[in-house]
Amino acid sequence: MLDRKLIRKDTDRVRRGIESKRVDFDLDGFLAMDAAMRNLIQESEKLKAEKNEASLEVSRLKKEKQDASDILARMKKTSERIKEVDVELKTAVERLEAAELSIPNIPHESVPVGKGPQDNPVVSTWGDPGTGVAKPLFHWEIGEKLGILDMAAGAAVTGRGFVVLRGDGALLSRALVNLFLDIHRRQGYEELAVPYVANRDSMTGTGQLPKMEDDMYHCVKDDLFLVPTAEVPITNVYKDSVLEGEALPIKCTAYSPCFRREAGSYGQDTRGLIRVHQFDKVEMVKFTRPDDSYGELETLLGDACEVLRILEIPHRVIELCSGDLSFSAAKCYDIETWSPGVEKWLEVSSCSNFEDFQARRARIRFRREKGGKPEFVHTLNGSGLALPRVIATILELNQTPTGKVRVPKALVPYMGGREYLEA
RNA sequence: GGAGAGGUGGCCGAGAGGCUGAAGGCAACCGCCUGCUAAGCGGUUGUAGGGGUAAUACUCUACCGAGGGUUCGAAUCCCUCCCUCUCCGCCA
Repeated sequence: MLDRKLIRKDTDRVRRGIESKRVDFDLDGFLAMDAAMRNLIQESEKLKAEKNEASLEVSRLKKEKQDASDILARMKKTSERIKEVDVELKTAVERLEAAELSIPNIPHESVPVGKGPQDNPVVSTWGDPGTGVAKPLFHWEIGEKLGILDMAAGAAVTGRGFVVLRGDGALLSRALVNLFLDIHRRQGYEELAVPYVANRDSMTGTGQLPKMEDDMYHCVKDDLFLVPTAEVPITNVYKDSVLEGEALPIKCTAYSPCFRREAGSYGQDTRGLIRVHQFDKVEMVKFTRPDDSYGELETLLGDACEVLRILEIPHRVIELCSGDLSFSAAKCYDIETWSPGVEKWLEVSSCSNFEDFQARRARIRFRREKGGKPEFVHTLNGSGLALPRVIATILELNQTPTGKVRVPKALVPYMGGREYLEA
């Protein structure tokens, strides 16, 4: 959510932001609604001031045992009028608030303007994306051969887009989660274990709602949503709070399964582990002072990249251009790993600064000093990392000519000392 | 799921239709006082929104878990919902 005052005063900047994100939003209509609402506020408050004054007068007259029926009769009318105006006002506020939730965050000035993924500049690359295998297999072929990936079972249990990992596959997944969490703990993040369903307010707080409702799994009876990322529960841990300035930055990490309906995605890039409806991920979230958030974004990105360096996985960092930036983000880096089988760069992490966009929605504030005015914090989050694509990359990258898969060194202790996955 | 008890400012806690944004206490801050510390005395201290201003000042409105209702007037009465605690049931 943006500051309404900013929208009023700096309309052009907001307009440019919306356009550069290629979002369709009627800003002029919004401003008209806003002006109309403020007129109603003024009318309502004027009437209420009148009522309050009369109320005192009535109270005084009654104490002096005088007749107040004139005022009472007049105020009955005023009260009715207040009700009418307030009904109008309530509708106006509701419409405005609903519209407000659909205004995207403004890209940071450093964000390159562009239309889509093809305009995302590469920021850096690490390692040599190559493999010793002449004809690399796809990860789903490797996985099925090793008996660690069972796509058919996933489809049987639930349906397309759900997978079952077996044996060492399940172990690999568990090992990765543990390794990731251990790394982030060392990097200074507090580990949390969080709920995997979240209520509507939380989903709105982090910006998934209202826009992405169709992409969520929804428990209708309780109006709860399966979390699409641990970002939702972690960020909302501090919903409605005022933090001490000295406590910032607050850094948290948590594992969670992530549930995404991916409504409307089909065909390309959906085979194997590339795009599934349920996947595991370790997430990092930071709550920072506004002045520090861009520095913190860089270290967050570094923290995520470190995981890949530890896993010896070649990767590159790209910066999302304005047109590819998500609804809530002001700036975002994606980290991609090269998978020689599918011959694609796979997004395994997204590190974003939301500035005060989420904080405003979720009402997360801090005081610079004791007794100071509460200000909105900046929130950031990044995957560290999403599992399925990391698994896909490990399988494809570390496959050997003999059909085995080498386990990255750092992961070996987490795999019961196993150095290779084999059939 | 059933039965009870609750939810009031940074915290504790009163208030049970009318000068109550809310007594009292604690805490914090600012003075004064005391040789230092402690004590004591006086004062200040919520959030959000509107108007206003260069910014203050000033001013209005709302807020006693949330939303409705009754009333000229609601923290106080009525309804619905949420949350916390205790007991029972159910599941692990």
